[in-house]
Amino acid sequence: MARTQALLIQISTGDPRPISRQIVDAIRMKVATADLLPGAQLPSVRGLAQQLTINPNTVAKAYAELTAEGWLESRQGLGLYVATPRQRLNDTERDRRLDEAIQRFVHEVAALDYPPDKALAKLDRELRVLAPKKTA
Amino acid sequence: MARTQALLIQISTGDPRPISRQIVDAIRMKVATADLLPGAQLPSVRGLAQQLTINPNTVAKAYAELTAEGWLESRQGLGLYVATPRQRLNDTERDRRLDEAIQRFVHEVAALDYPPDKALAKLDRELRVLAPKKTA
DNA sequence: TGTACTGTACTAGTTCACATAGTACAGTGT
DNA sequence: ACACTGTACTATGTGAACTAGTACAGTACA
Repeated sequence: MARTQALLIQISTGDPRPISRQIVDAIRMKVATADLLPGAQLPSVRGLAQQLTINPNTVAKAYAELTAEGWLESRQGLGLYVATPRQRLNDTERDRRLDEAIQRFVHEVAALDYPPDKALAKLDRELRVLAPKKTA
Repeated sequence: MARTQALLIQISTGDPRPISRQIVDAIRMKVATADLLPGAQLPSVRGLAQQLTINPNTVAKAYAELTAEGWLESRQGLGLYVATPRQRLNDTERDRRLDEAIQRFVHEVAALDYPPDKALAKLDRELRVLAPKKTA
């Protein structure tokens, strides 16, 4: 009955991202790629904290962020579940955020002096992991 | 005789990036887009600091980073100049860094639930600013 | 009803990156 | 000699991120 699975999240201290950010990214990615389906239950705050040997507050913070973004929904006293897809941001805000991400990426390609066309081709390949969700 | 121009860098406190990072990005972008040509002299550490009303150490840090990356070169007692293009990183390191940037971007597209094909098209447009340098 | 789970909300303390402030020193051109 | 350049220190303040501990309300089950 949609029991909580191990979730297999990898936390790395070498990663420059804060731990809570790593959790947010990992879970959001699993939802976006349909690796976690709507209705699936997530590990409890304390359970995941113990599994990753980090502080429960850090997990709670990550979960709170994902809930605020609309990826998860909380049922008081029960747990957290993957929410059913819906519009999570208005279009102008979404476009603004994407523009920022694009600027960051362009900066990094410039910093590496990497051939833009090759960078684009490589990104195209990686971006396909998000496609299945759209075609389904 | 290649005198230091105003440089027109915008520093914003609203920008989440550290000030030194904003400077690095801005100057590197001007070099990558051939807005600043090899041999051009940059504003002095103290001069730019005064122009931006920030601490000279912050400018020095940004310049040091750009020098370490090979974008600028320092002539002791004279000033800093845009370096002539050359290989700045070995290929494996460069690929690794690009992969990281790509992962970040994919994460952000996923976070926004943005149509991957449209994101790619938009990025393609923005990436063209780096092209002129290659065709020249 | 009692117990053991859930999420959530605080406060407090530590660590670390970032920016500022001030000073000092060496190289260059007039 | 003087006025510029970059560079290298130390010290200080601030804020974000994380950890630690505690507390409280909702849910399920015996």
